[in-house]
Amino acid sequence: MLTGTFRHTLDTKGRVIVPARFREDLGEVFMITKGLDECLALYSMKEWQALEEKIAALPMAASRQITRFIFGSAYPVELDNNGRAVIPPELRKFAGLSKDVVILGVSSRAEIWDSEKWENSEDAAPSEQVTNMMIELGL
Amino acid sequence: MLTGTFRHTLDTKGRVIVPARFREDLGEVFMITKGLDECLALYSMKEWQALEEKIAALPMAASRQITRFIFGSAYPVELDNNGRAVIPPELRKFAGLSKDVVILGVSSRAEIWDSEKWENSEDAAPSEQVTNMMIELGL
DNA sequence: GTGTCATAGTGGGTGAAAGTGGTTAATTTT
DNA sequence: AAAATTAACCACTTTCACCCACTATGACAC
Repeated sequence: MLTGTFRHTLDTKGRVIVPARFREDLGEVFMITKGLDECLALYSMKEWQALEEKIAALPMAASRQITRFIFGSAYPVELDNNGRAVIPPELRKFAGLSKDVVILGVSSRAEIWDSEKWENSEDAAPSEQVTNMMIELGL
Repeated sequence: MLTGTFRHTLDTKGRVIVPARFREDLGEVFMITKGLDECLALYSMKEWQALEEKIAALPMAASRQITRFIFGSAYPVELDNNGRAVIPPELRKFAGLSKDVVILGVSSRAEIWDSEKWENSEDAAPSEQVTNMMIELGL
């Protein structure tokens, strides 16, 4: 279960620290891919395989676009001795990562955001919709 | 498992680099043929055989056109010492390859696109349909 | 509180591998 | 046999994976 928000920096070589408490869940090798809303999504291999199976079960017509997007944006990543992952240039560009990034745990996956994008996104603060939903759920 | 997007160039001799991380999956010799949407498809010999079997299992009426399309434009390709493949002129023309190309992994196969065609294709960015599908899949 | 240790995080150097362009050798074509 | 095309080879540049050293942070002992 991945939770929490962490602030780190992308160094000049495009590397970023994966928070220590994420490493156990994600494993030594994991998948990094484009997420919705211009962020990057990190999946453990186990989660990724579950995803693959779901995609394989889709009707053929829809799957051509989806498979191109999903597999074409996914990269296996291995951590170095210091627990850092290299973010492929293609993904760095997609998510607009420059220096400061925010890494957050989102249950089954982790997400990496450009710091500025995250602050300006409506997800950083609870929206009215979220507030209402939480009240309904009795939280 | 082939994943990721890579940008390379076709040199004056029609050669293109096969990304290092694809070589293990594709093998020393692999098949290249026409793909859907004016791209080229690369299959490892193992995947190619699976494809042959699938096609062979189709009813004759349906398979005649497919057979011509796929087998009629399939070429075995061998990598040179530097990991490059020569794209047969016929296929280069079909996919409209000039100089800049995009190579992407799509699970069991790889695809080669003319850079410009790829950018303009709706597959490069997630369409609304794809977005919805991804939400459904829990992405 | 303060010193010490362990772990987390940061930056950079280096050698191997990937990528690029071109030249020579071989083969085919006319 | 000469020309043209294609395959094999070679030299160079760039990039990246790996390693090492250092700093920051927090836990614990005293």
